[in-house]
Amino acid sequence: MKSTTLTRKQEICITAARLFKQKGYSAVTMRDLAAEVGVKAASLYNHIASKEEILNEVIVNIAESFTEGIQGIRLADTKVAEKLEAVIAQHVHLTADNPYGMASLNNDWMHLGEGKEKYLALRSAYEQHFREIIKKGKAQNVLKDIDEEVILFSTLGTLRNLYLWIPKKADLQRSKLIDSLCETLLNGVKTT
Amino acid sequence: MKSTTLTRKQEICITAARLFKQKGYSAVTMRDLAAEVGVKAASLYNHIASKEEILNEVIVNIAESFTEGIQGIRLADTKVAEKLEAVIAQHVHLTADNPYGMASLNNDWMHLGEGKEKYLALRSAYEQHFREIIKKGKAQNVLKDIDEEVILFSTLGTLRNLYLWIPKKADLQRSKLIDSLCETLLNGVKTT
DNA sequence: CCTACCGATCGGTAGG
DNA sequence: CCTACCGATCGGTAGG
Repeated sequence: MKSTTLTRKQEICITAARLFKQKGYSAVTMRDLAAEVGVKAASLYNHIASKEEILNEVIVNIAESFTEGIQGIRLADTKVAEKLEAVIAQHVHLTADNPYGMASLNNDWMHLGEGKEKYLALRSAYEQHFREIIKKGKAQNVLKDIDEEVILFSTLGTLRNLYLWIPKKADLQRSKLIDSLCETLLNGVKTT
Repeated sequence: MKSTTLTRKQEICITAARLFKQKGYSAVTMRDLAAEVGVKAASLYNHIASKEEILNEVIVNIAESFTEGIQGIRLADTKVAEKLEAVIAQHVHLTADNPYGMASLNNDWMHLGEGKEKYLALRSAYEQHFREIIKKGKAQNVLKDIDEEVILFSTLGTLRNLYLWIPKKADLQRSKLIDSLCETLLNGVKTT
């Protein structure tokens, strides 16, 4: 395993993720993908077993990163406010590192085959960790008494859409974006 | 035009929108759709010209509602804070009325043919109206001095994801949801 | 990595 | 509304 050279399989998966973001998994053909990689369609099958395997590679690794990350944040010996900021920062970093994969994660997971259950379990676990952080925040009076599901899905809604506009704001620095998002999501946009 | 009876074309488009949300436009075949409607695939073509026309019907009407709505909100003789609340309320109402169509609007617009330019124009106009409201809010010191694009896309991110969880919270009353979202998006989730 | 090819299925049409 | 059908293209395999 070299660190600076991509294997052919990795190259295929990265190229595929970019195409999946543009047109969605179902509309991307193996011939589209092959042309983009620079080989014939049949040659792809020397590196991957099926189209579905590519989707699995693209989605499951990211999903694992998210779930492992938030678990660490939840269990860490930090204040709730810091945990919330860490969750936001994690989303920015993972999304900026792989905006194409995030598109598949959000929109194409239903086309997973065997891997679908694993993905759904990871997503449930992620949401549950997030919910526990929110519950703790409400119990400590750090968070307002707003419906926990509204807080969860409102915040997640913003974070899950980052993949759509992070690529458009290439000039935006991560740390500045994280600060702005923390302020917006945690303290709101209105003056007090 | 009867108001209580759906035309066959409307029935086809509504059924299609539901399937598009489940699997995405590209993965839904005309035979899937026909089976759900209860006819043979060839019979669909007595009511619609093509698969693409169905997508156009599903997406463009909603996009027009959003853009016309926010234009009215922007031009109304109301305070900025009320305008922001009205934008949130509009999203809740339009999404609750048609959660399936919202999925296509968000995820399948790239498969529009002729209608794509119109859709993109409507979306740009929508975002521009929203931006102007935000600018006004910042000028009047109603909104904090946060990057305007962050406010825009953070708020829109949450609102554009409503279609995913409104159907799961059938018990949630619209007015209560609107109140919670206004509080969360405008004033934040943290106690002060 | 390629050429050649396969069965299945796609969106859509002809004709009644 | 149906049966019958079409050319194109799909994901994938055989064999070198």
